[in-house]
Amino acid sequence: MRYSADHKAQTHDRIVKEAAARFRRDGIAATGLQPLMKALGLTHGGFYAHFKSKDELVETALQAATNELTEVCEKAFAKHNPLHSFIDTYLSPAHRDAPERGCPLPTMAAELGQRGQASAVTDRGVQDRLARIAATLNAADADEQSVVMLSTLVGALMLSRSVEDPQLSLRILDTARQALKRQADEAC
Amino acid sequence: MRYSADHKAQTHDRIVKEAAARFRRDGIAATGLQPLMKALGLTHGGFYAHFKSKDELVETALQAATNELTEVCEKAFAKHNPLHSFIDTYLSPAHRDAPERGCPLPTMAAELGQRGQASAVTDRGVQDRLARIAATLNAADADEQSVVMLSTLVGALMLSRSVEDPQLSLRILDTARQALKRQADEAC
DNA sequence: TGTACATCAGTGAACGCGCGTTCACTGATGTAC
DNA sequence: TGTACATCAGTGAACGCGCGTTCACTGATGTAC
Repeated sequence: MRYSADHKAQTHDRIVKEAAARFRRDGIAATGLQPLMKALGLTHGGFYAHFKSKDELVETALQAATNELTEVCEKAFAKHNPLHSFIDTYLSPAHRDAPERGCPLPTMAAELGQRGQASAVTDRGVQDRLARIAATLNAADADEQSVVMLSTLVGALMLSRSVEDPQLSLRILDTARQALKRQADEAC
Repeated sequence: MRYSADHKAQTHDRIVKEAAARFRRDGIAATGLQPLMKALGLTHGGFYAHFKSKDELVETALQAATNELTEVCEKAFAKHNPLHSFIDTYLSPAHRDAPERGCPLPTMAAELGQRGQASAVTDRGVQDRLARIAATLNAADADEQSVVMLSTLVGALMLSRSVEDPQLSLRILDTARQALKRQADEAC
């Protein structure tokens, strides 16, 4: 049945949003198109009216997740102390516990590499994040420091998600958060 | 056909080693038991003479990969400047380009979490690494510094593997390596 | 020492299952006259 | 305004495929007598 005007664009968007969440929460390989479409109240056959293949959806969803993160970043960077806000947000238990709405790097990057699907989207995302951090640093070695900071952010989030012991997990988040904020203060 | 003496133990070991490599290189979900056994010159049916399930193999292979890393660590820590050696090894292009023989954290951790298979093996591995780094630091906040260092190591390796641009990838490795070595010097 | 039997690592066909993808079809809407 | 037709997002059955797992079987070795 034909739907009016922008109905298709809306469905397209719903698929991308749901996929972006599932890919981050469950992984790309473990996310089936059939369950995904069903969750949206659609049948799986209709998927190919929107995307050529699952790979194309992966690319689009990764871009969407990256954009989501950029929005969250911009919100944090609009605050009184931009870098502190960003660090607090990124290394919060809330971010740790909601991978489906969080940074796509710790959840999708490994699998993208293994699929041989490393894309320009990742490069742009990393570059954007680095540039944003470097811009707030008032130091000669801002570019270097931003690389170290982003590495620590991504690594600490990964580690805190990987360990079972809740105390250790929290200790990783807290320690990294404090160290990064100290580093940010020294550089400003 | 029955095989002599420790034949079974040897086969068991070969399966674990091959799995540990494939899980890290291709991912857990993308590693089939059939191709894995075939690569060892065996048929897939025989797998269950060695393991109850794929999950059990995952657990065993993760432990093996963690042990491998511990060995590499110990070799580095036996050198003149232990921490520098470890940092150089961990953030080398060689490690970046050989995930199948490298640290299991950046390659397997996300998938383990998504499978709900987070295990005590990961916790012990992280704790071991933290303790080893902290022990070489001569500082009051050695425990805190080791958390930050390990986070940066894991994060930088992940990032360097995720980006397509070889220059950016190398820049991430180099920058993180230098910063960590500087941090190590200040703390000793 | 020679023979009969038990063991069990490994074989290979078969199982049900969910995957990504294809395809003939439906039917409400938009368009043409 | 009313009618005939084209469009195309979404339907649902079907496709081949590889997955993890099961299972009756094989046959060289170790053990018992």
